[in-house]
Amino acid sequence: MNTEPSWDLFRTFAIVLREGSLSGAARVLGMTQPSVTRHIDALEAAVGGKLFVRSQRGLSPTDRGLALRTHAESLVATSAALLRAASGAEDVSGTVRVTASEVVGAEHLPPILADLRRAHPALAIELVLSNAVSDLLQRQADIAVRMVEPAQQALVARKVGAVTLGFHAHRDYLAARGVPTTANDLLTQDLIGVDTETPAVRAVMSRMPGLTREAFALRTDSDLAQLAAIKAGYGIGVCQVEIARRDPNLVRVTPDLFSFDLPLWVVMHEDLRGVARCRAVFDALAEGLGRVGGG
Amino acid sequence: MNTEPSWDLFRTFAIVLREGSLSGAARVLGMTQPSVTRHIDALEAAVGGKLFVRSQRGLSPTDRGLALRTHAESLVATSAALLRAASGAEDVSGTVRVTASEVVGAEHLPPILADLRRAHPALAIELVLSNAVSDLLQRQADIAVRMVEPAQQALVARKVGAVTLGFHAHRDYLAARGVPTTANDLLTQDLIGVDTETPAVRAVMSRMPGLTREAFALRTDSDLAQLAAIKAGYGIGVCQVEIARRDPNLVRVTPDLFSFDLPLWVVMHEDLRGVARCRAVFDALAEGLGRVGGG
DNA sequence: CGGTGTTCATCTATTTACGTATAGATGGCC
DNA sequence: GGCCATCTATACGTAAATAGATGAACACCG
Repeated sequence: MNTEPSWDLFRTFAIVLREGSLSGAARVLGMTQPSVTRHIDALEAAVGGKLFVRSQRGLSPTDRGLALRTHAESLVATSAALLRAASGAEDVSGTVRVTASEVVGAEHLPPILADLRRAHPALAIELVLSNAVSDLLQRQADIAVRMVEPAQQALVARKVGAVTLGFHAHRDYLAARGVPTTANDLLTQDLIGVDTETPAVRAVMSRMPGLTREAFALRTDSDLAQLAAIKAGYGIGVCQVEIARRDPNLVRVTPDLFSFDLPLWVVMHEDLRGVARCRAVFDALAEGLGRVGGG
Repeated sequence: MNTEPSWDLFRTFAIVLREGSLSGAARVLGMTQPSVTRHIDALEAAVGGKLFVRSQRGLSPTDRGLALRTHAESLVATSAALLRAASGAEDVSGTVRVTASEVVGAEHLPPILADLRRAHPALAIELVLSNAVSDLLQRQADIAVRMVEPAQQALVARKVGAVTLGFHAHRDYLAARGVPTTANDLLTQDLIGVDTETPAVRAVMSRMPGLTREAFALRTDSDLAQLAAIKAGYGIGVCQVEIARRDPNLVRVTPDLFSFDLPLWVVMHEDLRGVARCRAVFDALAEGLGRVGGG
């Protein structure tokens, strides 16, 4: 009861929770199913209560087991980050996890990362695209590209410019439907917008009177899908002017009515400043995104 | 190289880093020194580089070893939090870690926690007093009492009132030196203030013209030491009016010149809402601090 | 200058944990 | 309804990690 259980039990627990079965976890972990069973039994004995209900087609967590999920996932992320940080600190090789929004990751980062890869062939990049501002302190990533100023200490942050959001449409769509010039014009068009209203989205939408969720002819939370819909001539939607400028078929509409600037920040752990490969990725992102945002 | 090392190696590494010797770590971990040696050797082999330089009076970390410190500490904190969360979720027993500022922890919390302990004899409290806003997401504590509104999601937060800061002094001091009434009066008095200027402190000090670091006759970053100095009649310093009111010898001076309100927040992990003992501590803190702050 | 208490490194016996093999049980499918 | 796939539970031999004991190097101190 008093002696702390092996930390390997935590890892096994985390994987069992994710896989939903002892056998599946064993495959992932490179162990055998009896060993996984022993680990779970030992952990349950250590905490003094059942963590799973066993059935013949897998395990499902009890409430108590479910309560430990985020802890276990945090351990997985942190240990992975530790191993990343530990490998080859002096030369630019190994793996760096970068997180960014979907649009930035799909539109801005690829050429930057391609150059980086060419300069450092031993460098591997893991790119996590998510609009959720995943917390660097939870070690889910080494470097983040964000659209908001980071609040936490212990982070190295550099503002590398800004991107501008504006309404855009395909020239073919505009040729068929006419070019809107007023706010009322916009409301008669096929608008592409968001599905769920986050506080940030609501702040932007409040600038355009009459613009409600019902006004959208296509609602999706995927920014990439919105961009694709704009390029396909579905209607008028919001995207970065820097991206639209690259496609000669895209035209910005009502630039005077709607224009929204978002800052671009590159953020990294303070601890990783001494790790050459992280420093290299950080600098490359700052330099490359600085060109994009004209900062 | 390819297979992930045992997580126990991380734990051993963290303790060796903290203790500074293989033998010391072995004592803490309840293992033998050869086992600790083997763990460190295995971890160094896994990451492909030395983490410590050995000497006959202990181990000192290399740069690479130091770079992993925060990761290792995070793992220690998280695994401890996992074990805490795992033990006895249904009844109010076990351990809850609470973090608060020094003054709040020393002046406001003790009676609240004493009542709590009386109500739940099987409940143990770990109290971490620190002015550093330790991040709940890093699992260094289960519940935090803060003076700023928490920004993160995934947290249960309740504003339970506010405390007011004001200048105070001992009546004996004022009898000898006179009672200041103007800002200029204050500058001729023996003032008790901070040593290092944080942004928050600077914001407060900018409200009082002429009040610079040099004006302080006693400079300390310990709020408790400041309070003790005020009570000892050293001079005039800032403390919470709610605390000063309890001591009949303390008198508030120039209340019209300087008065600063700080909100009181009780913050907890979302995950811990289902854990009875955390819920009990949260509610007790919210109720008890609500009486203090009159919120 | 020599005793004492550290430290880490090395060797060996033992305990512990693991993998292999197998049985029992359930759900899907022809 | 019988067959196959998948899952968990159990028993047993083996491999690996651990504890214990010992030696050598260094610092502290009288």
